[in-house]
Amino acid sequence: MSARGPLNFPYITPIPSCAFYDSVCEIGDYMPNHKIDVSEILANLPLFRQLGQDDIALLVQGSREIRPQKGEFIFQKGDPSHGFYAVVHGQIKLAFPSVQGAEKVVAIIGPGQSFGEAMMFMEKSYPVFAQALTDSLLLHISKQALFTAIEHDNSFARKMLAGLSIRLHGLIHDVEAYSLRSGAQRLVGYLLQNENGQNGQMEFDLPASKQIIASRLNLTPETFSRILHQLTEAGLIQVDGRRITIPDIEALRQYDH
Amino acid sequence: MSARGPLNFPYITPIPSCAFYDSVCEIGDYMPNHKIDVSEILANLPLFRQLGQDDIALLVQGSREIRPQKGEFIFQKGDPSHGFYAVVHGQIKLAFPSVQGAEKVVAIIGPGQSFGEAMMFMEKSYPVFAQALTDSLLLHISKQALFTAIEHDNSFARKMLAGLSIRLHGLIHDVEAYSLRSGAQRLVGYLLQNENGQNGQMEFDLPASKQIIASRLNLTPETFSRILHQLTEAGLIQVDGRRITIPDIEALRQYDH
DNA sequence: GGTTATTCTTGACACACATCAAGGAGAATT
DNA sequence: AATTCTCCTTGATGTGTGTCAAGAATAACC
Repeated sequence: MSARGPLNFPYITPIPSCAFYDSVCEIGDYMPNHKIDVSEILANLPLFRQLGQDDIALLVQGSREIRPQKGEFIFQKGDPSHGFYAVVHGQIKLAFPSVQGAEKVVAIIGPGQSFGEAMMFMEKSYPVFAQALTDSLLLHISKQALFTAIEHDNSFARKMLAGLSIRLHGLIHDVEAYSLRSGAQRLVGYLLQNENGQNGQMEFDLPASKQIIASRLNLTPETFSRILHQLTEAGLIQVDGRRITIPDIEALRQYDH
Repeated sequence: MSARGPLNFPYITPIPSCAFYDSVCEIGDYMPNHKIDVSEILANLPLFRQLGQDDIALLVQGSREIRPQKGEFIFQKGDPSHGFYAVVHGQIKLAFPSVQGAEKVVAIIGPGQSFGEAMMFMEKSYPVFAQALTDSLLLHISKQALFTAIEHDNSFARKMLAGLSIRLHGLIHDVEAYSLRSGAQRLVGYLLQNENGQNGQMEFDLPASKQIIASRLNLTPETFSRILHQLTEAGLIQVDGRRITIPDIEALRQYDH
């Protein structure tokens, strides 16, 4: 799903910087109505990478572009599913609505990732809503197109099974984290998820605003801020806006409180 | 997955009373070494109900019986996956290990349900352990047998996709419950999940010990007991051992605290 | 460049739930 | 029937994290 090492919290692209999608992004920005190469984009999605040309063509036929602006809703909780979505560029959050504006972010979807597949195989409606965190470009692939693709290529079904399994695994990890880990432990786990294998130190930007990350980790912005402060005081991290510096990865990993 | 109405917390069979499996259960009890009809059992699993005779035969070849005693472990967290398990009779719990005997129950699997499918499609090892809550009879179906069945019948792949989607949905529901519902609300939601559509009152037994249910709902046994007491005092439920009586379903549903 | 929104931080306080500890209630065993 | 488990309940107390409220910092906008 990602070349960035083990993702403890899947669905998050901490550093959305895939060269391919960045270039597409510019095309989208400068020529909003330019006919982008949908088939090339689809063929490069992790989910479709092993598909043949003809299957891709089928999917292209069943797909349409969606260009939500920042804050725009893709679908609401309870909406019926007619297909699934792939993020070409931008960022989408999936979340539960809650009382008075409060909400619980389940996932942050970045370029090259997709969402909404699982609901196609059920009669149920979306359990979450999807909202653009930034101006974005999505592809919507219709249920029908995908189902015919599955029938044509049964190795593709296995690919989809693998994809859903990874999500399931990620959700199980979340349940574990929420159940038997403290807020600080969840945050540390989240920070270390970006680990590139590089020893010693690392440095990166948070992929979204701190309140969004906080919600993703099941924390209030206040608690999130305080934990960040504690870790900074302990010398385990440095924070500059969204930029996080970890001087000693191993030391942070040892942190258990 | 179940004919018992909408399952908010899937993986749980509150009243394991399927006539077919009960009869098998007796066979198992009286003739522990009797050659049970594996193909009939497999063919009646929700997951395999639409499979042809030949595909069932393939699965039977790749399956073996497992008879864990109460407390016995089926697999440990970290074990590699070689297939998946179907519960013929008995009860299996999936849980995360935790410090000093404490553990977090993720699911309680009853007759006719299966577990461990998702891990077959990934390279990862089990994120939870599986332990028998009672003496049980399981079928283990090998990865290879299942994969050939998928290749033979591509409608079967869709069936599996649907199965995994339901699990995913269930986990999302759990995440929602843990994130933005109080303990009492989770418990009420759990009790109402057994709702048979019957109006007014209902009555049923908890499917496992209270401490297991408590863990499933992310509560300590103490808190679980206290909430049960509160609900009883409020006249919303009656408790007699594992037997729960709900005099007014609608009243309980209204409960929000 | 200054003004207005957002976003983030920090403090004081409240509360849900966990923890620790001890006592009951059954069921199983002797 | 008595004993030993295991499971459950109840009380006293602690604490992690949320809530409310008010600044500070940053970004967005005119």
